[in-house]
Amino acid sequence: MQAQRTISRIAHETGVSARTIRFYEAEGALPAPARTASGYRIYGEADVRRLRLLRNARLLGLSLPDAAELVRQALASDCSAFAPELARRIAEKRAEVRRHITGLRELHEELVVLEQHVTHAECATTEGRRVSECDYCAGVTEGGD
Amino acid sequence: MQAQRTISRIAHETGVSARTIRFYEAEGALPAPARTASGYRIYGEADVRRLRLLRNARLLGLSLPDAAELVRQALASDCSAFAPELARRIAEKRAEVRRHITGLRELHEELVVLEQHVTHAECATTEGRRVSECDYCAGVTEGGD
DNA sequence: ACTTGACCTTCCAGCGGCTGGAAGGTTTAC
DNA sequence: GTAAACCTTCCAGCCGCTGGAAGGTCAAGT
Repeated sequence: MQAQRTISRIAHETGVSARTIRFYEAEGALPAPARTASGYRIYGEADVRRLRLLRNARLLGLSLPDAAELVRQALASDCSAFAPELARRIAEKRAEVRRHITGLRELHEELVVLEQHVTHAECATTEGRRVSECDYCAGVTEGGD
Repeated sequence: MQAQRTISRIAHETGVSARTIRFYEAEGALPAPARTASGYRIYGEADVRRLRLLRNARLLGLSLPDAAELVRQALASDCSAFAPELARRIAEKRAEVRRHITGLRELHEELVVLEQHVTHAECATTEGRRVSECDYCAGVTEGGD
């Protein structure tokens, strides 16, 4: 376990760009790390873990301040005390993700149909007509409410 | 067919806020509509159709300029001439949507497991330990690469 | 010892896509 | 005739980065 890592190394390890890590620090979402004599940021295992937590919270769709707060709580609370709040958030997020998936599935279906239409026969029947006048094209674009 | 509609009416019909419609117009993504003597914007059927197309292109994830360009092409080209480019975009978008869905499914799975963990028994085995020290919690947060 | 090139630092600016608020004119309903 | 609900413009700010400039540092090669 070699704890000493520069910003680009932790960036590579966590998949968060160095630039974004500095931004997170400036925003107070990450604590200021240790520095070398010459001012380079140096990170340890704990920082990696924290940054990964933060990144995942962001991927869950939390705003940066919310994500930072969650991480703070997560790292400060004991596991069981933290559970109810965390469970609530997870359940919420899960429902949201499910809705999102449903929406995307519908979109995907629409795209499949639209693609077939466009690449194959049906469009020929409307040859020479503008898309704005093609019932099919128009119909598809109106279904999105 | 009553073609005269104010901005809030077309907003309601298309699900795009009046504010956003004005923004689209200012950005050149929508043409300037007719005005009443007193300066109120008035919209017709064609504007509704165009705005719906634009909104859907945005929902597909295209940037506003790209979406506007697509709509412009769609309304200017005849259906068959437009097909190849459109088909390409649709296929691309479809692949992207599929990837997105897959990612969300994985996330959902992770959330289900995490939720069970947090709300039920296992966490008790780590009672009193910080989340940062709980192998399970930590493990889950590391899986997201 | 010197250079090269890849890193690191800070700072300020801008992006996309809205959204919010102020300050005022118009229309409609009672 | 007045109140509420519209409409107009304008400028400002939001979030989460991202880009670029200008300069310091470090490790390797010659």
